[in-house]
Amino acid sequence: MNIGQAAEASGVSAKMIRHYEQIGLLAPASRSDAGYRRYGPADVDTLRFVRRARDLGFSLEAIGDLLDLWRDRSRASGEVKALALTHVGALEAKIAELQSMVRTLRHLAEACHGDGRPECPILDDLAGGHHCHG
Amino acid sequence: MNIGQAAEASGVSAKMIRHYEQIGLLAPASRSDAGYRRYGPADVDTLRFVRRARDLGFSLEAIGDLLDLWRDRSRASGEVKALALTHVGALEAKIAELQSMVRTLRHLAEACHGDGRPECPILDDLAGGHHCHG
DNA sequence: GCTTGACCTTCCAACGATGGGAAGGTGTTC
DNA sequence: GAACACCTTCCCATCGTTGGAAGGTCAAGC
Repeated sequence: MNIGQAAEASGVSAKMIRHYEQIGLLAPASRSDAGYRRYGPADVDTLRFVRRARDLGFSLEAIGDLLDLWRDRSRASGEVKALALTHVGALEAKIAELQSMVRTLRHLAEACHGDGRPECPILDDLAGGHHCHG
Repeated sequence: MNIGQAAEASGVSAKMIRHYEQIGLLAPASRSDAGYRRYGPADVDTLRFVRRARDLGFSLEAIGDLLDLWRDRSRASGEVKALALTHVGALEAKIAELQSMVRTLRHLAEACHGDGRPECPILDDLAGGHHCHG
């Protein structure tokens, strides 16, 4: 299996597969005589693992840790859970941050006529208004 | 006022002030004989505007548009409001994405013993489980 | 054989926003 | 005249991903 098929089968682009190998997230793939990377079903499984972890928002560094735990059959599930919950905490912090922005913006937008007139509480706030953070 | 004072007064780092000037977000500052950038109160106001818009998650490109609207006294507030609400939409899409990750991860973490045993539904899911997105 | 087209290789650069740091000039104070 | 804080420009790093260039390989068709 060449990198193109592996990319197709895993949902990870060929570009990214090479990149992951280059940064050490993945072990170097074996090569054909011509220098083409070759992949087997187990490699595709690993790539899918990475893909799914990325979909869940894990950093590549965290994915490295997850891969290590995955391959370590004597791992403690508590380690995995801790890693996951730490990530959940980071996600929730980010969510709270974005929600705060949304609240402020919605508040400002509600106060804005939104017509042809120039008066605009949104700009007034950005220009140094009372900074209402509802 | 040198760039350091302007940074201090506006909350935008000197690094970023130079960068904003370089990418054209800000007009080039006037210079002293020695080549130092010089800023006045109006410049600090602009910098504060940029800072506040960044805090609300606007991209630098959007901030450029906001600055144009701010300086255009004949603007229609509807344009500003539309820009803000478009941004709110993007923020909410991002929030929904992150919340989906959190839901999945919390679901998986709940199913995980989180003790010394190796069995781990989190890893099982990443490895190609049933992908429950409760 | 020879060409075409799809695939692979490596390397370099970009995005968006920010920070770090080097190497060198400036300005004020002791 | 030395110390120190500030300024300048420049390049590099982050993070994850994508794009492209320049070149090698392989299987097909003629």
